[in-house]
Amino acid sequence: MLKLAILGLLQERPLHGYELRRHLAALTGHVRPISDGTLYPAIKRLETAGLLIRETEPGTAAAPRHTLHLTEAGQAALLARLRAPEELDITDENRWFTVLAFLRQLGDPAEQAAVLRRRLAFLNEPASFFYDGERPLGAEEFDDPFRRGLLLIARATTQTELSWLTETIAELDEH
Amino acid sequence: MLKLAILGLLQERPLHGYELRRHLAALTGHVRPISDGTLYPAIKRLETAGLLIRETEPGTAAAPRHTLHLTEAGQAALLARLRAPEELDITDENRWFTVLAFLRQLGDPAEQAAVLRRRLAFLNEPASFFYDGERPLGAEEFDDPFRRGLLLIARATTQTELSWLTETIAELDEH
DNA sequence: GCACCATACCTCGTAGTCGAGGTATCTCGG
DNA sequence: CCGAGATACCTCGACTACGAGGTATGGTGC
Repeated sequence: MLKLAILGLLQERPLHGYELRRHLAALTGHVRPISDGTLYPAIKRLETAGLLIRETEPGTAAAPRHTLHLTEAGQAALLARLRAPEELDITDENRWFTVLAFLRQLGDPAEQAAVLRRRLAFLNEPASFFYDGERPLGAEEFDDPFRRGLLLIARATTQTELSWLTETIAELDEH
Repeated sequence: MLKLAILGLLQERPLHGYELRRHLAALTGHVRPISDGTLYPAIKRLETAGLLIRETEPGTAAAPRHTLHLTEAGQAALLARLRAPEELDITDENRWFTVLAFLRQLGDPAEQAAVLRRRLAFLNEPASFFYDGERPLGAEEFDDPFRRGLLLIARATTQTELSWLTETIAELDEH
């Protein structure tokens, strides 16, 4: 998830670690901050995997800055992940939203629409595991104002996403 | 986060692992499924920490079922976590929603309202890191339909939560 | 001239999470 | 009576993430 976000940001333009940290914060910051201890190891992992390279520019600022560039393998990896959120990426909200943030980079409207359609299908699936036979699991939710709140919030989010999805798919289909 | 959810569910009633798995799925299932490889180690961690004990009932079903009970330490740990989402739990959406799911178990409306107020204050904080000097980081969002979608969804979620929070706090204040 | 903050990067140990695999038994349809 | 599917539990290796710490330098305010 972080990996995808880093690749996506670097595809837009090369950045050094600190800038990357700020852009990540801008993307998901308020609700899901990313610590240094998460970011820098992730950069290193991507580097050893050959997906990005660093160019050290000494003296520009206080510390020697390492400007990070995607390699061709990195760009390929990004596109592959955007194109194929097979199981994981559409299911998990975090990952899905990260895919969405960089979906623009797929370029082709038809491909973009295909990805959106997969998410749409997933959201429309009946959530079978919510039920235990007849009665919904956790039927006591309706006595509990806090669970009611959760339901309310979840429903609003899903509703907004659903209408946005159908609208946007229609727009993409008109090329 | 998973730890909190397990403690919360077991406080409501003792369960065995498989039931726990289903209730967890009902809580967060569609958007955030939990795998066995995550659940069972988590149970074991809580057990070694002395927060829960297992009672083996052989022969009830196919495999020997281990009914899990909270210990007193477990109940104390749950209450402590619900009462004190100091930094982490209000910030991170996942953790916060988990807190919400079990907030009922705090009992006292004044305490519950206090927790909600903390979340309210957090949501009303200006998201300072969204800006880089004057211009908002990622102002190009408005050229990108996908980022627009993200903004739309995020805003709807926050709006729903905000109005629910103020409403519920008012209700709690009337005891 | 010095304290303080922002910039910029990094390591460490710990802990959480994942998916893929495995092992049983019980139940029900054919 | 056989096989499929649900119930029930578990392990393993790999990866990801976390927070708390650390090291520097440059710029601003007093």
